[in-house]
Amino acid sequence: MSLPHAILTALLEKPSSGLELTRRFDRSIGYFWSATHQQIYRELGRLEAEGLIRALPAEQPARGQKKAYEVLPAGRTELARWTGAAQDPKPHRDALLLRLRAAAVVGTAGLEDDLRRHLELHERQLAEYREIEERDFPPGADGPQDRLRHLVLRAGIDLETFWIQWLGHALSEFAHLPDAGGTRRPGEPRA
Amino acid sequence: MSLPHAILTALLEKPSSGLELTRRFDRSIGYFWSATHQQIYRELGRLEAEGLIRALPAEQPARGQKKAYEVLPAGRTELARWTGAAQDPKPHRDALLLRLRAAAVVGTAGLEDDLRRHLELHERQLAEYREIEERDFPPGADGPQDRLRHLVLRAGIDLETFWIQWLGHALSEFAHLPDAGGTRRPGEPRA
DNA sequence: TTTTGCATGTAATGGGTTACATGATTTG
DNA sequence: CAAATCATGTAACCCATTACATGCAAAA
Repeated sequence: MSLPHAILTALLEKPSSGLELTRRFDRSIGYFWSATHQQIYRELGRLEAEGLIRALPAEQPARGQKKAYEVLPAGRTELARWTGAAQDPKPHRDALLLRLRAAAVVGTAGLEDDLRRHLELHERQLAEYREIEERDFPPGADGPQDRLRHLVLRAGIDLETFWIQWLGHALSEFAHLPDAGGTRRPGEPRA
Repeated sequence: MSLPHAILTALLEKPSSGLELTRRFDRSIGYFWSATHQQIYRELGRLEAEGLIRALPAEQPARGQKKAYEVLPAGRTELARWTGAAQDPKPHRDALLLRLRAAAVVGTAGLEDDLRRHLELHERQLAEYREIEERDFPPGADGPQDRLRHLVLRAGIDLETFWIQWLGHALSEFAHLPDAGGTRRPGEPRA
């Protein structure tokens, strides 16, 4: 139940319309909390109904017109409450690790190519993060807000670095693996 | 859509009943693909209906009686197909990073305690992984299956290590942070 | 024989995903 | 003006989560 709070954070950083929010989720917030435009519109409606945000008084709120929202005091209070409240980490879900475990039973056919593809994706993501770091966190800026935001970006950078290392390690293991050999059950024919 | 494949993998490793599967998910597979017993029972029903698994011919399949399942050839084929098929990584969702970003806007009150709590949880998890590593992967065993499974466990260990490092870094930043200072908006009173 | 724990489920709710719908604005 | 694009939505489906229900077995 964090999407509403992600939206509140984004709106506090800058009042926006639904599509602007969607863009910003694609660019920055979505790196650790993704959302589609449908989720965002639905959630904006709820947050407005609960009195946590309001539509900025604009020209004519017709369909197809931009409608920007801003956070009300009640919304800021709720976000502060949520931020400071104790929350248990959600259990992970990683399909790639699952597939590796499955490969130990049914064989590794096809997996290596996808590992390589994932490696490329993570390298691309890491490059993107590094660009953001250079652009948004030059050596000078180190106010408290900057430090917190930099910390978040650092987590992203280090996570991508971890995956790149791990995938490299995994691929080198694959290179030494007998041809799907260990995946036979004892007594099963060799192909 | 990986739960059915997680179950197929578990059943190939060892035919089991619903509750046995639930236990094994809690202990080992759940470390990277969690599932509740309700999910598992529902999925067992579907997999059986699709002809990928079957209930082992047991005594009387009455309610409250154990019912063990085994994987049929079609199930093994489907698991091998899925394991080798290209799949895009799902976008991450990390509430803790989201809260840090929110804290940059509404203040850090309460967050530090929860970071410490998370640090403890990750340290406990890491210790558990290390025990498993010592028990299940002694220096001798290095068949292909062992290597693949060890690789998966290594990912878990390194991920926990990463979070412990990052949380330590974050907490040291908090120590240097002015008292929720950077979280004021310009012009707002200092509290 | 009531209670506790084991084992398998059902039902309700809510979030996430995908596909589609509709009005407005820009561009060829 | 026709087509593409922008912007805001609706609807349906699936999965996950939570709470509850039922039957059986062993222990107190």
